[in-house]
Amino acid sequence: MSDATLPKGYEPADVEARWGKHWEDNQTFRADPQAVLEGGREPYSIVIPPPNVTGALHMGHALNLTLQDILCRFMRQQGKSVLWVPGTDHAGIATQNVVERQLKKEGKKRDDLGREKFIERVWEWKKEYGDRILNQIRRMGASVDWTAERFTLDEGLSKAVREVFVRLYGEGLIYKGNYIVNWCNRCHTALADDEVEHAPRKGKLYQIRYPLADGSGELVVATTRPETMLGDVAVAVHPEDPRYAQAVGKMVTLPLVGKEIPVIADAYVDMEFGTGALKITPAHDMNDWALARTHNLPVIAVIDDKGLMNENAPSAYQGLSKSACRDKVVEDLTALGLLADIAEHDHSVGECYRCKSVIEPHVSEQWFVKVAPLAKAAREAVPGQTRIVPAQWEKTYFEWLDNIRDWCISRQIWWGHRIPAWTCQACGELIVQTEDPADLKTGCPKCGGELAQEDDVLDTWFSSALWPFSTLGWPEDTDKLKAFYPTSVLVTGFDILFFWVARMMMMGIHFEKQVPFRDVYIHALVRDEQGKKMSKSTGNVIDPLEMIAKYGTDSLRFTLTAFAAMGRDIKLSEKRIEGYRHFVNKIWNSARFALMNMPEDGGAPGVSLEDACVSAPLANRWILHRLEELKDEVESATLEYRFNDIAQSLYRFIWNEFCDWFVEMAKGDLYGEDAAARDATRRVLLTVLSETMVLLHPVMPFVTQEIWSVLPGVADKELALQPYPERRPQLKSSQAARDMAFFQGVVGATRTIRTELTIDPAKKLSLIIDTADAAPGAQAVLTDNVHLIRQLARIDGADMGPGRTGPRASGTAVVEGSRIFVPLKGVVDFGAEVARLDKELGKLDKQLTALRGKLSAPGFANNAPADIVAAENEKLAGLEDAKAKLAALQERLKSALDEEA
RNA sequence: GGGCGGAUAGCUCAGCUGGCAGAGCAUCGGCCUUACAAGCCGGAGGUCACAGGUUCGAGCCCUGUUCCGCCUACCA
Repeated sequence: MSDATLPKGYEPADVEARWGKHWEDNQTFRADPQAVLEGGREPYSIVIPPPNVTGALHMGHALNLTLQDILCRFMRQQGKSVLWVPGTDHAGIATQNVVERQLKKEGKKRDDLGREKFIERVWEWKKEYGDRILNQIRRMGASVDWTAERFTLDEGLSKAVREVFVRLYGEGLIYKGNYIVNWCNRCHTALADDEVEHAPRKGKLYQIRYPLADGSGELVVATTRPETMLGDVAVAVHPEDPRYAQAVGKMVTLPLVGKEIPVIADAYVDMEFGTGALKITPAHDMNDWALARTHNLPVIAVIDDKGLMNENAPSAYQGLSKSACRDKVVEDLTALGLLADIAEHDHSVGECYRCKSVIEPHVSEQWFVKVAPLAKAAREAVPGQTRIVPAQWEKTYFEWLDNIRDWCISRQIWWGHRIPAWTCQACGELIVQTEDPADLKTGCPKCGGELAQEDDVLDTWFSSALWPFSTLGWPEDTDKLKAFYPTSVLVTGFDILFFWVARMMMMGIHFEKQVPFRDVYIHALVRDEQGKKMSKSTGNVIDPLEMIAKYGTDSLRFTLTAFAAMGRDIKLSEKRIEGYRHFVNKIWNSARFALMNMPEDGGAPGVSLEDACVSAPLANRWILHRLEELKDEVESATLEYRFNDIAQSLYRFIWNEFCDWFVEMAKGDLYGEDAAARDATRRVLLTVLSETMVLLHPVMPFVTQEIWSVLPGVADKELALQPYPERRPQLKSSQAARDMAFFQGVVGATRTIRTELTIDPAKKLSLIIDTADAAPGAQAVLTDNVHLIRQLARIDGADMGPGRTGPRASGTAVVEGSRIFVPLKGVVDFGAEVARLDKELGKLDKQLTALRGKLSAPGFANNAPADIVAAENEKLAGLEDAKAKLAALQERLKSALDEEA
């Protein structure tokens, strides 16, 4: 048995380090597929949303991990076989950027190293820094199975990626083509639609004159990007626009370029906007691209993939950057008198979600996934096979899937899964296969010629989309996959509902014929105190690691849990975390108290709970009753993802009930001479504390484990593997609840009188209670617990029974029909009591007025359910009784005052 | 433009299927009462955004309005 005392203050750093290591060394959370496949145990599995290897733990991760951990630890208690898969994602663009920056410091570029050397270099970086975020996950206390850890670029997952690519290609769901895509000049790669973020920017709207070639006038077009005019191929107007009806079909002369381009009509054009004439630049605008296709217009790119004007621009502009070219174009147009207007114009501009530079639509050869068929299945699976919680997100999910466009999956970078496609240098044959031809030592199957692999790699999200089954060993049919797929729930923020969740749904359904998860729980975003998104540039980031260092992991976890109400963002401030550290301290000290009051020999109390419950005192009956209710509350709240309710129920129970009332009431028995009573109360104290530790453990794993490990009579020190506390329905007692409420009312009323009349706390008062009108059993509650009333209300003498009356000069109150008297003569100037009673009477009046109004309202008695009517009438009677008694007591007091005067 | 969410105590937020408006923090008053001053006891503080409607009864359901967030979209 370990030393059954605890240090005075809780030291989170030491405790967390110790138990964290213990869990990992002992592989406490290692999942066992055989327990499911052969043992018949129910599986429960979660795959972690893999953070970027380049990432550092932020509050969003902290919340995400906390909620998943609560679920996993709770499900273990429920007897499930739990697998929580940790891992990271290779974050193609982000990681490549990091290493490129590193190279830059050495004065090198990636091209200086070449593809192979560069990738080696990234792996080196990954080896050195890639574990950072994983170690931070450890500090959160996450009960993941570290033996199951995966990385999107590791061998198994790479195999899965190739398998998926090849199969989709074979099914015609992946194709290659020349299309306009979102292009980031800085990252030098294509991006998917949803990797482009739109941000409002202040810009200008330029109006440019395009003279009609026949000299019959001009069209004025409006544009925010004048430099693109060099690539214009047409001007479009609305077919029903009378202003331009005669111009349709004519040619205009493109200024600065000098060539003639047609005026076309298309209903896409908004007559209201600008001049109603739209210049068409198919190579540099998504919409223009679409128009050009319907009208069979040529595509002329004038900007290259680095953002510089290319050889298709007039020589005067070639080689200029976009912005330099814009300046020159504006200057030249002005000189020619062709610039009709410049106006301020706010519009939204696409930015790269990784580097925030402006996205340039760019025509290039790319690979795409044809998503429509996949999206259809993903849509139909909700809510039948996969439930989105809270359900309000279903709409967002549907909306996106309904409007989805083909997914550009090729990226012009090096770090990632290289596309498994080879082109024959001799005959141009395209080969897509899982095996590397080089490994197979084969050439072109058609002509035997030399094969060259695609340079591009796949979008990181392509591999992330496979995460729920690739991490379980797919495409092999592993035991893990059999036991744990589909996963039980995916816990994530709504910000990657599209990027990731929808795509996992598509891939999971397509390749495993089953949805990847039963539930998707969408949690809040963590924001700062003002409700702003935390970001490094704003400087409003609260660093979870710093908070852990200062307040401990449990405080942080509890705070996040307490604020994780469904469907609402969390506004977090350091003060809240600090506040909940007080709660951790409270728990710690209540455990210290309990341990100080256990048998001296370090063993458990010598009485069973069953025996302790025989003729148990009020405090014991009541707290055991409440403990049973708590088990129900915590269980249902967890099963329904009501995380804030878990926190609230536990907080209230531990602090306001267990500590404030039970412990105080137990002291009498614990310190008393009656050995039987002492042992019984010790047993109850230990039972409640230890079961509470189990209930609290999923939220606060460290402090509960530390306390658990020193509790007397605990055979298994591994709290994480304890079953959920057994139910003892026979201990539920509404009578105990009622008795306790009465007891608390009496103590509370007495305390209020004392404090309100500013009576010295050290001054002992006497107490007289008239129980003539009390509920059955109330007298016994008082008689049996008079010693506790003395102690808690700081009372000296007590006289309680039907018909008792105190002196007129008493502080008075009415509790559930019983009259309370606190004699004040010689204690305090009791004039203040008259005023206090006025206030109390006022409160009663207010309630009475409202209640009488309700009861007398026409139709209430007839229409309301009988039990409600009865309850309301009973309430009215109680209030009327209290008011009458209190008013009479006040009169007595006044007469006493008059006599004195 | 479309969609979603929010408005409840000074602050941050709970309030499940309609039935006495709650908590934490802050605040005020009093306490070093032998687990805890990171604590204990007590008090004060609300026209539940606004206007209608349904109902015996609305913070909750319905309609409209205002003000805030957020997501999404191809008005150049």
